[in-house]
Amino acid sequence: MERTYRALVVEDQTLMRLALMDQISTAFENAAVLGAQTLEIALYELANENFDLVIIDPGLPGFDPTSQDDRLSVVSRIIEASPTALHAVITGSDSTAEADQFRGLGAVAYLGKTGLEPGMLCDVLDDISTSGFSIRLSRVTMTVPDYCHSALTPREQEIINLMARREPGMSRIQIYEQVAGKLGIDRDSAEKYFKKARAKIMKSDHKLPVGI
Amino acid sequence: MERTYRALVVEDQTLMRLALMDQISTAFENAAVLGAQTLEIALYELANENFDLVIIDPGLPGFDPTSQDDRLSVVSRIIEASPTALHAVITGSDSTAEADQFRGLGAVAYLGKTGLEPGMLCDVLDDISTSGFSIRLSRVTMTVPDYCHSALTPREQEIINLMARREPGMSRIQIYEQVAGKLGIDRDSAEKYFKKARAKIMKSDHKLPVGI
DNA sequence: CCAAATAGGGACAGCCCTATCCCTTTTTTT
DNA sequence: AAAAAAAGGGATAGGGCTGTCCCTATTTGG
Repeated sequence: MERTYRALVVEDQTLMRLALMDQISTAFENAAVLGAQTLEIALYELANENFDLVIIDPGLPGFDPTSQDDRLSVVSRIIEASPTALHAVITGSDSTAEADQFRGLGAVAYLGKTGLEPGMLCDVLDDISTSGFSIRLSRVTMTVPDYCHSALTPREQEIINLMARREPGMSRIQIYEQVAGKLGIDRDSAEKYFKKARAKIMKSDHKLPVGI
Repeated sequence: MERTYRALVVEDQTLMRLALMDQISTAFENAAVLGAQTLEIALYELANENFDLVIIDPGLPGFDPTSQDDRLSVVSRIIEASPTALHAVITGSDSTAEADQFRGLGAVAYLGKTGLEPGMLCDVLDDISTSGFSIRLSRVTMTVPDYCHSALTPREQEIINLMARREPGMSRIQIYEQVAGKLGIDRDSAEKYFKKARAKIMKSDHKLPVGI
């Protein structure tokens, strides 16, 4: 068993905080992740434990979201309270200027919430260990809507969404091959999951999502 | 099989959009949920399908987040494109004044992202059918940090977090009883899951979260 | 027309999560 | 000291998800 990887997510929006915590806990074999909604709770935890990674949204309750001083103060207080950790700033309203400011405080990543997708954590950590800093400004990448249906298993969801985003002009078999490669399963299995998912949707809904 | 409940989530932050979609798809027996990152994608979907529920974050890419006209315009265009749907506005920076403005446009809910927790959707829909409007302004409720560990199953996670938030002064047995009631399982099972979870954490981490 | 691709299934084993019931030992409380 | 509470575990049945292999029609493309 590897050493426990310790992380703290400081973010006031509960759904986002839980999503980030889930990202971290699934990215590591053995991770313990704490979530703090306020600076007070964060500082309390930082005083009692050493963390490997701290993710910070500077727009916390009790601070003026339009005041750059407030944002900088939140991050700098957290960094001072955990000098050995890696610090990633995540924000809804990002700018290169602000990225530089936080980098000056010692942060190793600056991430815009828009376009920050599941699985991005590994890429960010790669950036950090390679170049010492990771910056991901908000950008719009979506061309096809996300789809999600109660009747589908996670695997089926995944394959439906991969299929919907396929590049046009490929045969189904080629796509199955490609999707199977991404997921580490057989082409047959990918084909099977896709057909099963489509059948479920047709049965309950009689209307398929775009791209299927 | 009940009729398929159709919902659309218009939100540019991917993790938040997926979290909201997941909330909806698990709240209904049979739901098909689409996610749109931009107004263009949203309007395209609204033109091709009728939705029961549309959730809108007015701070979309391509609009000025500080311009109240832009925010109102996003919501009003979506409402006009789906006159039969219920419309809920969700925002990171909420105010009662803005809530009134969106209500004037026809929205039936105004939700602040801070403090918007998993499972809140049912309460919001209850508010709407009871009083015609649901407003949930941002507020800080957290007293104990969230906790999440790779080694725990979802059930174990849930029970660990419920236990950490217990009211002081109750015996363990009473708390097991209460938690079991919330989850609809036996007291013995709740006790078992809790002990299993704690043992896993101790084995991998040798450090228990606050409140356990 | 023939071959490939596609649609739409069935069967099966393995695994993990769930939920319940059971047991022993130690600690705390009365 | 006796009773209650708590820690720590074993065994088991059921169910769903996963992944693989296999099957038959039907459609499409060369």
